[in-house]
Amino acid sequence: MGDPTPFVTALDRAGYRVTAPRTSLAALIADQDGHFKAAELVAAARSRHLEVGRATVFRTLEVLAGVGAIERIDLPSGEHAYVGCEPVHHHHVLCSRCGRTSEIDDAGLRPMMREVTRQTGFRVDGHRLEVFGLCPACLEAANGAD
Amino acid sequence: MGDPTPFVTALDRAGYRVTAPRTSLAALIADQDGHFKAAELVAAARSRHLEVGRATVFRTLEVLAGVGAIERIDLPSGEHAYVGCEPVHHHHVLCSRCGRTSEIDDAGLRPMMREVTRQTGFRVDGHRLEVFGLCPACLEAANGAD
DNA sequence: CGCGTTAATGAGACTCAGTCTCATCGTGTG
DNA sequence: CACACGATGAGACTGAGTCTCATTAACGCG
Repeated sequence: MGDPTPFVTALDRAGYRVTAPRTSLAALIADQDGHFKAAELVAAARSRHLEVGRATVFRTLEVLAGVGAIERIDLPSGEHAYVGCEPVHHHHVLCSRCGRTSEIDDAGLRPMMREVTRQTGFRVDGHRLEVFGLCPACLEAANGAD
Repeated sequence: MGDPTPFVTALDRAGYRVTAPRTSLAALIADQDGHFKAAELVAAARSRHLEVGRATVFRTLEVLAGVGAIERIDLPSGEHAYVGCEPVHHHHVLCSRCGRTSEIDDAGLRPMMREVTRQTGFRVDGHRLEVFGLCPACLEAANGAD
């Protein structure tokens, strides 16, 4: 499964204390395959008999998002979720069937932002792009099923 | 102020009944300058002594989003908001200071989606792009203040 | 290695958005 | 004009996320 070390190191390097609950959560997150919701982490923690309070889960997610070790995304349904990721600017493609994610860079977006400025006069400070679709595996599965 | 007619017509044409609460809400939405949150509409309705239940506000927003007369967006803070808009595919630039919005087309995005497919093998079904920044007016105000 | 500072924790109360139910109302149709 | 059925409102309900506060334990320092 995934390696929890990067999450722990990210916390440590940012001056946060490395505690048992945070280590447990890092391991749980590393095991997640695609995106995950806060509630799922809470459930996962409980099912493994890791004593981690609900408040701590939310706090840890917030901290991890702060150091860029995970990113908060919005599902089309309006729900909030998170994905573990590298702390450089990029975006995600989300499989709407299995939830797996893939990272993409924003190379093509920069010129678009310039175009936005030209068209609207806005000074662009940030953006959020989320792409939804079917991953290769699910695509194949769907073709077989249809 | 804005014209509520397009919202009402959109409902009518989609086969929804044109009722007093829906007409009131259409007028309120038409008066919104930028994006607005469901809670704000509820408050606005109450402050104008329009008798519109909370449930009805949510239901009407859902219906209007369904016919494409408004669009649901996600603020960077994770809150949900809506913007009135034309029922064609496009995106919004949001002023993070005054909340005003501007529409942009997704011309530059199509090639990017193709690039995503090439890089990841995903079949792209949809995407969501939101751009945040400062509108020309706020930009000028900020320059004066700084 | 043990101490003290202070950040982190957990339990649970709390808030707030959004959903659901169900009895009643009123729009649009025949 | 009357009827059928979609829409409404009140308020109960749910579930995510936040806050408080007393307790615990990480880690820098001597």
